[in-house]
Amino acid sequence: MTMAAVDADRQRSAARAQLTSVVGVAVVGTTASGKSSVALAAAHAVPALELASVDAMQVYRGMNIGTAKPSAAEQAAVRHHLIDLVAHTDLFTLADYQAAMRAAVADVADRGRRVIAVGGTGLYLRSVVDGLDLPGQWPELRDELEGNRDVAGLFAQLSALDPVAASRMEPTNHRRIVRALEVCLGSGRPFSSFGPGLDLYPAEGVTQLGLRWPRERLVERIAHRVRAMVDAGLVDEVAQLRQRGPLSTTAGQALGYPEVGDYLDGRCSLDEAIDATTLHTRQFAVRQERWFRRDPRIQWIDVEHDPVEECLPTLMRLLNP
RNA sequence: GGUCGAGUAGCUCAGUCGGCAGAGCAUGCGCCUGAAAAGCGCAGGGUCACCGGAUCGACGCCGGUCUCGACCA
Repeated sequence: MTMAAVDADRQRSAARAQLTSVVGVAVVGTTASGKSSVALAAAHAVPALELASVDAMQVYRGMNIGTAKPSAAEQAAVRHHLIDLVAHTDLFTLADYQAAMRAAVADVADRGRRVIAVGGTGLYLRSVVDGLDLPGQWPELRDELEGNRDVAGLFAQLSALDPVAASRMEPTNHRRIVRALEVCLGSGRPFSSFGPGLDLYPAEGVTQLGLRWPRERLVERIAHRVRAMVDAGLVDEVAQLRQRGPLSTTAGQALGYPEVGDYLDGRCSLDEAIDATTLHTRQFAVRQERWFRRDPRIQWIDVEHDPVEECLPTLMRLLNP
């Protein structure tokens, strides 16, 4: 091992030690699982405890109802991090989140406090919890590769440059192949050299608590939540956002926003927009379940009625061992 | 009441000359390190409305019944 590598290793373990001492617990689960209310209840009950959102969409200012962002009152009562970081017209990506979360953790540590991380964006959480070493970006290369629709040809090229990376993805996944090639060609290093992949789960790290519902109950909760969002003014929120500028590529993927946009543009009825949002949210929740259940480190609680009642005692115990 | 059309997977629909029942979506499962609320793959699922007939063989042809739709009265 080179001296630089030893230094990097030492830095990594120091960062990890700070992370695990500051982030008491990460609360995970699907959308509409009730994880936020459980974390908020814990923050009220434990002194010097703050919350850190692990959510790809709550980072956008003005996107409040559709992202189920904590209310102003909740944010006034308990300090929340990683919310309202950028405008809805801005791009925001994994690396931005990782940097912002690290800064938040350092800030919380400086003030001698702790946070609970709460959220459902699995990759964002892992980028922090497992200290993923994210390769850089080479936008001009990516644009060029993206223009090439010959997916089989791109996959062949990746297989030649980085067989390990190629073996980790489907030969038809254009976006992942383009990204891997962008990194190989841009950095001059194999994409796979940046990490062992997502299939390894280091045992040491942040304690993770997961909320899990029976599928039928989750489906009901999602349908109910989407209707509640519309009742709370989601249509107005989308209309006002669009007046202040188009949603960025990343912000525009927030569930409910394109669907309501279609309604505002007269392409569908409000009921159709609601149905589409409900369906897409349900499919997203299932993808979240599939992501989180791979992680053997998560301690699961099967919720049946009241998330706070059923999960708070366990969360308190994990916070104060 | 009459004429015509339709009835095939949870839904919308293909199905050539009579020869092993198909697609998209949905559902289930899996994959994915800078779009992740994104992207990709695999799988399960059928009394071809029902009853009878001709045929080696029927989703398909013949006869009848039921349901839905349109038109006529």
